[in-house]
Amino acid sequence: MSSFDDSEAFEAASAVSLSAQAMAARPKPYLDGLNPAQRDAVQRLDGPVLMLAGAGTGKTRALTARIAHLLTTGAARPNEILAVTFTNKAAREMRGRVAQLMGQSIEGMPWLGTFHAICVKLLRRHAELVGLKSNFTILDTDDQVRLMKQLINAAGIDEKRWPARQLASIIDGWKNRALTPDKIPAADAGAFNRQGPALYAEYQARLKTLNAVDFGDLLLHVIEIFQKNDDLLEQYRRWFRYILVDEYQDTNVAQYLWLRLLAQGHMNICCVGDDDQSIYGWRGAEVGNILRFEKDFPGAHVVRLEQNYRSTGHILSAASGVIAANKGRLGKTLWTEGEDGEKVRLIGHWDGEEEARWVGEEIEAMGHGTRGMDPIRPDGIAILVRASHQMRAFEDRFLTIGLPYRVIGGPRFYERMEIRDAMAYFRVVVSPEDDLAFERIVNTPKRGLGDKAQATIQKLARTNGVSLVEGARLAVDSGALGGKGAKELRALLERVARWRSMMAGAVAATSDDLIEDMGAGDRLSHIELAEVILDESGYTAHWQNDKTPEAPGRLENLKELVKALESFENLQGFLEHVSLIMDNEQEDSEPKVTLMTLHAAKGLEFPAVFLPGWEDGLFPSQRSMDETGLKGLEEERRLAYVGITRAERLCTISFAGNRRVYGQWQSQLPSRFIDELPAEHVEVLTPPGLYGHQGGMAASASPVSGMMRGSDLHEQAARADVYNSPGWRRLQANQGRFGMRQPSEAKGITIDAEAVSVFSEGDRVFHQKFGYGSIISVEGDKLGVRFDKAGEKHVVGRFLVAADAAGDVPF
DNA sequence: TTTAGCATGCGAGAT
DNA sequence: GCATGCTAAA
Repeated sequence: MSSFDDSEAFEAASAVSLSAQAMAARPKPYLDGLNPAQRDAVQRLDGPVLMLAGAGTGKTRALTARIAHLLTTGAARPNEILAVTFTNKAAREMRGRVAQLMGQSIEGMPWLGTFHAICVKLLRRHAELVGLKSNFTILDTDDQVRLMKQLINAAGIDEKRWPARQLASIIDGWKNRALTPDKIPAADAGAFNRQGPALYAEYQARLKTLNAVDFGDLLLHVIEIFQKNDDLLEQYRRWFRYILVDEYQDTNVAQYLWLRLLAQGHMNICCVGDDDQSIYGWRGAEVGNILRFEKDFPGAHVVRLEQNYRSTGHILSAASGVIAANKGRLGKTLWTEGEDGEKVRLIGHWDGEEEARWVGEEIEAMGHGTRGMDPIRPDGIAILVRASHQMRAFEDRFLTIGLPYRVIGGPRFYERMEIRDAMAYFRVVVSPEDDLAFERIVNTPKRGLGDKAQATIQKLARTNGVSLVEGARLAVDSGALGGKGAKELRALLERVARWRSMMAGAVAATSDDLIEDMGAGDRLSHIELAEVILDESGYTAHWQNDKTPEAPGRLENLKELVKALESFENLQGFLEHVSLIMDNEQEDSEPKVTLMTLHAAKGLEFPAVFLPGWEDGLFPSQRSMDETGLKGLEEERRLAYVGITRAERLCTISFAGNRRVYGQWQSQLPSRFIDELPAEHVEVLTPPGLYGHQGGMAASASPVSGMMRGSDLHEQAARADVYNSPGWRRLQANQGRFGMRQPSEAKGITIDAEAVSVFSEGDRVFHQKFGYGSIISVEGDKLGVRFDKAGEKHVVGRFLVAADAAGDVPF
């Protein structure tokens, strides 16, 4: 059934056909300047190779040189190399750099792309083997959730208690683990009110009738095709002579299985990654995949890239010191030929605002060149936070002082409401059967077609077995809908039909005869058509009439969207592209400070990096530790490692003694990771004005002194009966607000965090939100509390404060 | 059908 | 502190 031969991908690249000897003799400029480890990783072509590439060790360089080597020596033609990345950005960069190395643009390399893009290509080709048509649509998260909402309601489940989002994430989790509905383990049977597995099965059935797939399916369907069609799999195995995988530490089970299926046989698979930078466990990534590589691929050759070209010695040593606390690493020692540079700087602040103010001042000072260093411009500086809400304090401050900044991450272009709405219009025009898109636009802008009218349409469509658009037509024609709604709906349907007829190309593809009937002059370019759709639908007007402050920006985005159409031939092509792609980075002239999350920073580098908010509970994140315990803590630690290693010359870590958390003031204690920073690579800064009035004791005033005298303090804290006194945490908390300068407290909390159960059954407690209550159960850090007013709740211990029997409260 | 007003919940986010 | 999502009123 395979369509190997008519495939563009398989034909494209036989361009050059020199003999192998001739190829081997060609010069290899891509080897120039590579260190021995890199050369090894580049030249060892056959058999499994694990390239363990530490931060800043020239991983991409080695990877692209390896591709160049495969091509230059004639080991493989461009279309015989399977090179997978996680992001489109990474794929683009790799493509560009290979082209650069080869001194020509790479014709072919059709199999360089993201897991998902490659799977789409494979699945379009073999869709019928899993009961799909090759023009299946790809649902994004939003569509997914909407579909699940319907299923949940249909099953009579209270959607309030069991939100569709949660089901979506459960099902995603299963798909990440390559679990089809029939393979859900007993341990997961209780998920989602015991209905998870059944709903999953229904969801899959529904997708099939919709001729749709979600992201997870892209992988799973291809795996299924491979597993059930030996000969086909065999053909692909032979075709993909060499496999390269970037960021292997981020692969999930499904991706691992997919790779293993393809690599079996020749085993020419080269995986590149860094176990110390595995920070996507919550997204299904399995560090285990990289840790197990040598077992999975016997005879694997492991190359360690350890020479770092990015950071100074102090920065590398500090990062190494932190990551060394993790267990079960493959182990690497980063080193540099460069200088030691500045030590990592550590500073504590009174609160988050103070921290932001100080960072702002530092950035301004860096612009002029401080500490005998060259000036660093704003675009050489990044602030990396654990959680995006931390950004607000910095944004506020930067706006106040007029410091230009940009935020990376946040709602992406194609996820914005207006863009999604506009694209739903396009989708309805392009594919009349796209019910999800129709649902989205039928009453946007408002047309007086609310829930009731939509239910009528749904019902008509379902009973007649037609799409929603058809159902709507029936509703209008049969008079099932009346009044204003019906009139508007009729007008909408007429417009959709007209837009469709104006669409160039698509008509020809479906039915040649119709072309005669239609004046070619009616057909517009897809760009003009898009404009017409947005105008005539009333969507543009909708935002023009909107008085909210976001409206102008949304109109801008719509213009941007139309502009983006220029690089595509038609709407279909554009929609296809968008369903797989997200980023829309627009570069501008002014140098700006970058504000982003630690996760978003992986792979990037900056001369100067600020790492604020190193406080226990925030970083490492309490939630992460509650959910996955040590595993979670280790992932947080890797995040710390990623953060520090982003810095080239200057790395500044900070924490605040007090922070507003969900609108409430909380005292914070320095992150345990601060204790793990090796003292000899750290310089402790004294915040201006904070300790001025406290004579003497400069050392104990320093926020970091705890880390140098850890054991003393440990004993001291233990003697102070930390573990048993229910009031101790409260005391710490209160003193923290006013006296975070005392190191014993800073250290105290670290110990305290291990002694999770400060409370025991029967204790009286106070919670900022729920008020007074008594502990009724203790389970690790999670406490069951019967609140006097708020009823029984499960809360995390740190949000509780001991109240003595009299009910006297500390605030 | 639309809207205003209160309850609820909160981490990172590619494809 | 803020965004989201539902109930109650217009």
